[in-house]
Amino acid sequence: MGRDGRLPTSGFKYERIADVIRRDMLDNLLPNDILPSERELADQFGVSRMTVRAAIATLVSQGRVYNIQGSGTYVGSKEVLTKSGALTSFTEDMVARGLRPSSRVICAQRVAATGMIAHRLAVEVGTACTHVRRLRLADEDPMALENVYFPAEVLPLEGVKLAESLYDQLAESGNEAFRSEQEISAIVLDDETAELLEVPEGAAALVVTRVSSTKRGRIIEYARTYYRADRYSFMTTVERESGER
Amino acid sequence: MGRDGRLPTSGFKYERIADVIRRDMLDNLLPNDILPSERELADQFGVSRMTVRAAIATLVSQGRVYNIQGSGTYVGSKEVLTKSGALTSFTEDMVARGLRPSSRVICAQRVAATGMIAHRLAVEVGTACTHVRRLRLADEDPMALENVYFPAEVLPLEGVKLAESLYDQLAESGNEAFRSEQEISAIVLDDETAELLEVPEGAAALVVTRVSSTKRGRIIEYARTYYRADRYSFMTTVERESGER
DNA sequence: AAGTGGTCTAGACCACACA
DNA sequence: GTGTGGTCTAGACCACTTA
Repeated sequence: MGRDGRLPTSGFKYERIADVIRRDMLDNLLPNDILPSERELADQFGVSRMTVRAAIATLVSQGRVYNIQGSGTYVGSKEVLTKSGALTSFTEDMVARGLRPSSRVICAQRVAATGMIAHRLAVEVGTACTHVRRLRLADEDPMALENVYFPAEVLPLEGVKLAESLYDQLAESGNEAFRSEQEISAIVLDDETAELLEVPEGAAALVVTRVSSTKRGRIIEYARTYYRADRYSFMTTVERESGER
Repeated sequence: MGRDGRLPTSGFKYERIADVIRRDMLDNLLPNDILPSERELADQFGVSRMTVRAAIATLVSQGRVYNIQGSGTYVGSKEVLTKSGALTSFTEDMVARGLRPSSRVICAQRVAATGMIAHRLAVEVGTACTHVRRLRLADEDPMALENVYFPAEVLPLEGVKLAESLYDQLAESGNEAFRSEQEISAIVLDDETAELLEVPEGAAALVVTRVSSTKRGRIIEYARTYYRADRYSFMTTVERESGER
């Protein structure tokens, strides 16, 4: 009867089943090949159909398979597996590209929130905030100029280790970033910023304005970052609204 | 007992329940307020708990509520509801902003796929493709210069209504766009493009390179579009990988 | 007509939060 | 300890695709 259906020894059943399907089936099939039906899989693994459906749901959300009602479950195309829009930090980004990230702190101070910053952080004007301005480098090359603001209540200036990941430090203080809203635009760099980024005057840059919040919806960060357009671009994956099929 | 739990008369139960929760509960609660427990809701609506969970799952995916295991389901923050990363067309975008979109066709021709285009469309070099170059306008102002390529097999040049939505025409031919991978970068516009977009020479633009595919993973479009940076920006929402909490 | 995924039920046990 | 969301079961019916 082919696959024996033995499962790894940790996690929930549906996770282990998703792992087995990924390792033992998807690797041996081509895109658009059909998978066994949910009822067959339930039999093979000795679980209920709802559990198989939970396993398949995780694979669908990863773009590894897709469903067609009344027809079956099929292997997704390989191209899709280019990491969709997961929240990543500059540090993670660079490591993933095989570069060594670092920071050069330009200034770090306690400030009172002005109109724009207070608005974005959803705090009262005048609220104490921490402001950090850093040049982000990859293998010693400047890649981005970052301006980060967060409420001092979330992380006071005195508590910040400036050279290390701010996200990690926010998480340690119980404010783990869960979701970011980003606005991406483009500008021509002013001379001062161009010099910091070591690009010619008049060069283009990506401007990313980001507001990050915890799972509970608490806003923990407002950042405006200028990325060298010659070295950096953003990948995003968008999908059709849940709609019909 | 307050809410009576009457349901609208169409769609699946869990959709109707999600609608009722959205209209009758979320509108009357503040962010981080707690919702009734799943078991209570199941009683109120006279359905099983799994059905309530399906309803809540849709609200979670829309960012309207969030769960904390062992604690409860809570109202999400309002800020999040700024439309996450749903696939939208230029036309939809402009309509959503209250602008009247239009197109000016610059050229439309049948071409043989060269290396780059063949690679992005995942077809053989030399495959017949349709190439459309259009200036996209909003209320008569140029907003973007669009270069779209797709296999002639998907939509031949003769079949294209150039002034109308290409997405709609692709959908009509059975190739509905389901997912797009986009790369967003920035450049300084060359003089010719700047003139078309009616911006000064040396102005910055967003460059969006997009590959769209159907649910089945068939690539139906490769597009490279230059957006005026002074009029256009991209909003994206990113979330932490599914992980623990 | 047969088979598929989509929805739904009425239970159950678990891990976790919180008082 | 009580209540919560998370998982899981063993069925059922429906809407849809496919032949």
